[in-house]
Order: sequence, then C-alpha cells, then structure tokens
Amino acid sequence: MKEYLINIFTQAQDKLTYLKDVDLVFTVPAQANHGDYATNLAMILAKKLKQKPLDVAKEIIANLTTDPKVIEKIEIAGPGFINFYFNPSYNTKIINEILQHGKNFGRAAIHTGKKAMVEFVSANPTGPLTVGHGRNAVVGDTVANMLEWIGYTVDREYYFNNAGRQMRVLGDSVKLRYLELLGQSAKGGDFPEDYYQGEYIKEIAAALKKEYGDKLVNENPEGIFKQRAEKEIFADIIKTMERIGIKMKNFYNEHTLYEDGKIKSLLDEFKKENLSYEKEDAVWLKLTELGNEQDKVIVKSSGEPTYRLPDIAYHITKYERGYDLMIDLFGSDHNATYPDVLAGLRSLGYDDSKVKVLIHQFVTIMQKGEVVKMSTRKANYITLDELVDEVGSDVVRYFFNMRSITSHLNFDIELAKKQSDENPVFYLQYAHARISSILRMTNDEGLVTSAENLNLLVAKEEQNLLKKLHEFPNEIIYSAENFEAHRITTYLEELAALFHRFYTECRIIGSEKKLAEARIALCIAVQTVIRNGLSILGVNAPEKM
RNA sequence: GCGCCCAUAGCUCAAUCGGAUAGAGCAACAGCCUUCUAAGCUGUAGGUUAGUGGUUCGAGUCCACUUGGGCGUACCA
Repeated sequence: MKEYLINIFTQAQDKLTYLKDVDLVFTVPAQANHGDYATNLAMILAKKLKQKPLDVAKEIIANLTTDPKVIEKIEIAGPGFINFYFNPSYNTKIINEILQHGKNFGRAAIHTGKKAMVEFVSANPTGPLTVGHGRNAVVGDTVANMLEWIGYTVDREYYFNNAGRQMRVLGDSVKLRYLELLGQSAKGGDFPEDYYQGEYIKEIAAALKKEYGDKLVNENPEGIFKQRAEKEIFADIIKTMERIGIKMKNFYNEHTLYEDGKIKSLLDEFKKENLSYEKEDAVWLKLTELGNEQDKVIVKSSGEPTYRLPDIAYHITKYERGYDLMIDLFGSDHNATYPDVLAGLRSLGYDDSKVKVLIHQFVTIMQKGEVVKMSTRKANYITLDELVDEVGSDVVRYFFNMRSITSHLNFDIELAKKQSDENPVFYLQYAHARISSILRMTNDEGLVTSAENLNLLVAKEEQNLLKKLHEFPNEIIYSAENFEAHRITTYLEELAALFHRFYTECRIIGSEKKLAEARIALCIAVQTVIRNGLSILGVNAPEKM
C-alpha cells in the first residue's frame, strides 16, 4: 500500500517538481475515518511554497494518476492532510505475498552484501550474568536479528579482558577460599570485603581442592586459581546465553591485542601523528584538539595502558575485518567512555559514522518493594539464570525487548513471577497457537486453504487485519534501521488483538465454503507474520498452549 | 558544579523526521462460553503528558529555565 503511494507520488514529481524537495512520508492515521494512509506533505510544502495548504493538496491530487482498483477515494481533511482509502480487494493481495514468501516474509534486501558486527554482553568473566546483563544480551541479540532481516550478514562478538585488576582479585578470592577449605584461612580469618563474595567462588575452590588436595597452597593466585575461575565462569556464561538463544560468533580477548603488537603499533602511530604527548610519566591523547572536553591518559605512569588504548585498537580490528556497520551496546555506565574511543578512531582517519553506539538504561531491580543495588563483587545480584528458571526464556526475551532502550525499567521480581501468566508474550503466543488449532480443526473438516476468493474478505475485522499485515515489512525496516525492537512487540500486540477480534466475529467452520477457505488463507498469513515477528525477537511460537 | 539519559492513566510502558480526539497491558468495575483454545472478546472508569515560559497553522515530541530521578565526571573497565 505504502509502496503504491510512493510510486504514484514519484511519478507525479515530473509534473510537480517541488515534490522532489520533500521526503515522501505516509502514515497510518490513528482515526479509522481518516483513511488507510495519510500524508501531511501539503502542509509541509505550503510553508515552502508560500501557498495555502488546501490549495497545495488540491494541486497534488489533481496530478496523481491512480488506479480505481487500488485506491477508492482520496480526501483532503483537517488543516491539509491528504487521506487515501484503498480498495478492499486490493488489500487482500498481501495474503498471496505472505503465502509466497512464508518464513521470509518481511525480510528486506536493502543492505545485502554488507557486513555488520554487533558487540554485546562483553562482561568480564568475574561472575555469572545478572539480570542487568540480561537486558544487554537480549537487546544485542535482537538488534543482530533485525539487521539480518534487512540484509546484513551479522557477526555477534563478545569482547572481554582477562588481565585486569578485577581478574587479579578474582584469582585472590578463589585462592583464599581454597585455603579456607584446607583450614588455612588467612591471618585474621575474615574474607576481605573487596574480594568476590559469591558462592560460585567457593564452588570453584572446592573443585580445585577435590582435584588437587593441598598441592596448590604455594601456587600463585594468578595461576591455576584465576585460570580455573575464568574457565568455569565463562562456561557458565555461555550456558546462560544459550538458554535464551544467544550464540556468539566470536569471543575476542583483549589480551591478544598485546600479543600481536597492535597496542604498541597504535601507540607508535599516535606518537608519529603527533596526537599524543608525555606528561608526568604518562602518555596522553590530545582529545581536546579532536573536539572533546579534556585530554585523557592512554598509558599510565606505571607503563600500563588504560582501557582507551586497547579499545581503540580493538575497534581498528573491526575496520580491518571489513565491517560496514559496527554496533557497540553498553549500559549507561559507559556513556562517558565511547566519545574518547570514537575521537581516537577519527583522528587516525577511520570513518566513525560506521560505529553506532547504543546505550541502554539500567534495569532497576525491585525486591520486596525495595531497590536492590546489584554488585557482582558483593554477590548482591539476581542472576539471569535464576530469572530464566522463574519465568522462562520467552518471557525474559519479550520483557527486555518490549521497552525502548532509553527507558529506565523497573523489574519487580515478585510481580514478574506473579504476572507471568498475564505477560503480553502469552497473548501473542496464544494467537499463534489458536491459529494452529483452527488449522487442525478445519483440516479435519475437509476444508483447505484457498487464495482464490480472497475478495470475499470484506468484513471490518478482516480488512483491519489485512491492512495491519501490509505494515509488517515497513515495521521491520523501521525497527531495524533505528535499532528499536520494541516497535516490533507493539506491532505484534496490535496484530494479535485484531486477530482475536476477527476470531470472535468471523467463524470459519460453518461459513460458506469459499469464504471459509479464504479465511483459512488469512489465518495462515497472520500466523506467518506472528511467527516471523517472534523469531526476530527470539521468542518461540507454540503450536499448542 | 559539569556531561549524558529520563519524567505520559493507580502500576509497567507506547505514541512513525512536530500532525487530526495521547494509546496498550496489568489492576478496578459491568457483561459474553451446548458451536474453530475464555491465556479470548465487548463495554465502563481512569490524563493539566512533572512545572513555568517560548518557538508555529499545529508541541507529549523542539528551545530555555525550575523540580525530581538514573548513570557518569579516574593514571578502574
């Protein structure tokens, strides 16, 4: 429908050249009596042309060539909106299209041939993934799915650092627990407050004791203790991600940037290009010259680089690996770090518009009416695993996808458990399962699907469904280009609501055969779109509930 | 102090480059199952879009200020 409008307006550009100066935007009006699609072009152009909106609208309409089999009526309304009413039988053509493309209906080839990388989760292996990481994980994976749907070849990557201070403390923590188990707890006896407090540390220590007895008492904490902890924790993280359907293409260890000399050569390049200088034994990057607020240290006086240097080096590898689009997904606690990295890249001539940084707001966990401050080190957290145990993968994925990433979201654990039956995801899944059930029943009745008499679908409930189905491909493109998965959940909820209304009003079994078979085709089309939409979100579409 | 994000119905959230009467779900109230799944449908109620001012044909959306919250503001990541 939208394509048709864009088409006729593009044709009209030959006669009305001013139509070339504006974006051809058509929207679905909130009010049904404002037509199927509307545009405010006349009002936008009125200002530029210094004419009355109504006159501009009249002139536009006079120059449009429309097929009455497609568009029934065009009206000017309100202050200058142009409203389009489509022919009901034209609306049914979407069914043929959906049946033809099936599970690929809604895919767009607009970025075919381009490579994208989505870097997400990227939590250092110091403990299990928490509910907070869950938002990042789900959003990142869904963004990757959406990009695939508009043609990108997408790699999912997890960037981590197993060499920093956090990891040293991790090794220390495991060793101390190990010594405790052997009755050799450190002087004073208390487990230090700034060590990792979680139970998983004890479990790793216990496994080491079982395997090696007391042979490790003189081992360096950074040796087997740290290594074993990293291995176990990573295995755990991977398992958790698998439970919600996430599979990384690659895990990129920051350390490899040191091993293959990328850090050093980057440092040399900054120096050679006169982009860095030394002050107080540290190396500083001239960020003020690049338009940022202040210069920042890239190598500490201890000789150790800050995170900025490896981060820039890491992004350079992304360019070297040929990505056309690089998504970085961070929590809002990182909102101060990425401008430095982007500026660094820009200074070396990399096109930083290829890097898209998405910042999501934090998840506030409410438990028993109180805000829980999450901290991996203090072991004050609810793990993503626990959440999946409680409500299941579908609810978790849907919940994190249904909100705009800019919103701070409150997650009330008790409420989530209690209301899991009322979660909108079940509303969608129910619509899907209901259609499966209809198809089983109608099959038993000897009814088959038929796209031959679709023009019988003239009931209000049927037409509303058809118009909604038309919107799906555009919704996917819009959601993907703007990285907004919540648009898809909103769309699917509206589609499911229209289906449930159709179900209540329009019977299949018992209707005249031609009509019944056309309705079956409509059901299959709706089911296909729900299934495709849910698959982008990573949510299952059950046959039965 | 400064920077980024945010404030919409009792609760959780939508609202397509600024568009027509601000919408859903949950919670509340009143109805609908001898017929394809009632995890559903229909209806009622619920709003000064935090506040004040501005920009214009038109503002939840843009600008300024105020109030309240989140996250930053490291030679941590």
